[in-house]
Amino acid sequence: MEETGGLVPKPSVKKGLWKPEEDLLLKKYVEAHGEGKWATVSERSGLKRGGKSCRLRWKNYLRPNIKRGEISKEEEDLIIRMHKLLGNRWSLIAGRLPGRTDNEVKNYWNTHLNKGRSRGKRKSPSSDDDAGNKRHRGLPNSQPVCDGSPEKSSEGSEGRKEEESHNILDNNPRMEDTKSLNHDIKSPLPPSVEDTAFLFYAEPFISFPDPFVLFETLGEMEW
DNA sequence: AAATGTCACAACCGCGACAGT
DNA sequence: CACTGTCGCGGTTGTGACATT
Repeated sequence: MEETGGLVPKPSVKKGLWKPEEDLLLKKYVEAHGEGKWATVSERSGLKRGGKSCRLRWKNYLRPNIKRGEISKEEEDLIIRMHKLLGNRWSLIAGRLPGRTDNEVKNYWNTHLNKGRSRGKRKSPSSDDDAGNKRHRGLPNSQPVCDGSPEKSSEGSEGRKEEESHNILDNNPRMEDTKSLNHDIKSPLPPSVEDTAFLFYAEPFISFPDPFVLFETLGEMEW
């Protein structure tokens, strides 16, 4: 709400695509001051961007450990499974995909997995090339590509809710089982898992108000 | 070769939740 | 307890590249 309402509206808040110089400024700012305090980024870094925009840019592109590029089959499977269980809780889903961001997961879902919906776009039935063979746009991989270290998406100081959900998984012994979800990504699926990877397709969407319930369920599921 | 259509991705917007005072 | 500011999420739109005609 900072740009839109709360604070004194900056007369000239820059919008649109980020330039490398801006990335650099933001990166330096975060390195110097740490994450957070997005509302003051523009003053202190010299960037003419709103805090929200800075936060998004950092979170989605500049942050270390961001993994960009093709989403693997395992990751895709996981996204689908998680979406079955969680619905459009992209941040939660992304939290289970080390290095992936909610925005990326969301975009991936909308463009690759949720065909037929978004913006009335549908693909010709023959173009099932989506997953792998989709036409190449020569991704502007000028974006910082991270090492992809499976560090737990480095959410460090981020989000209360997110933190909650991550910690549930990472710190709570009750959630031990669900860590196997990450295992899916970090290492190739064991054949037995791979064989059953699509069992969930038949399952109806279930909404879980309580993350504990959800992840206990995940833990009990046959992957 | 140009025009048009389609698609993927980046970024913005609005809203709700939470924390601090 | 109420108010205010900040943060984060999810939905949506804009932009640019590639494909097709």
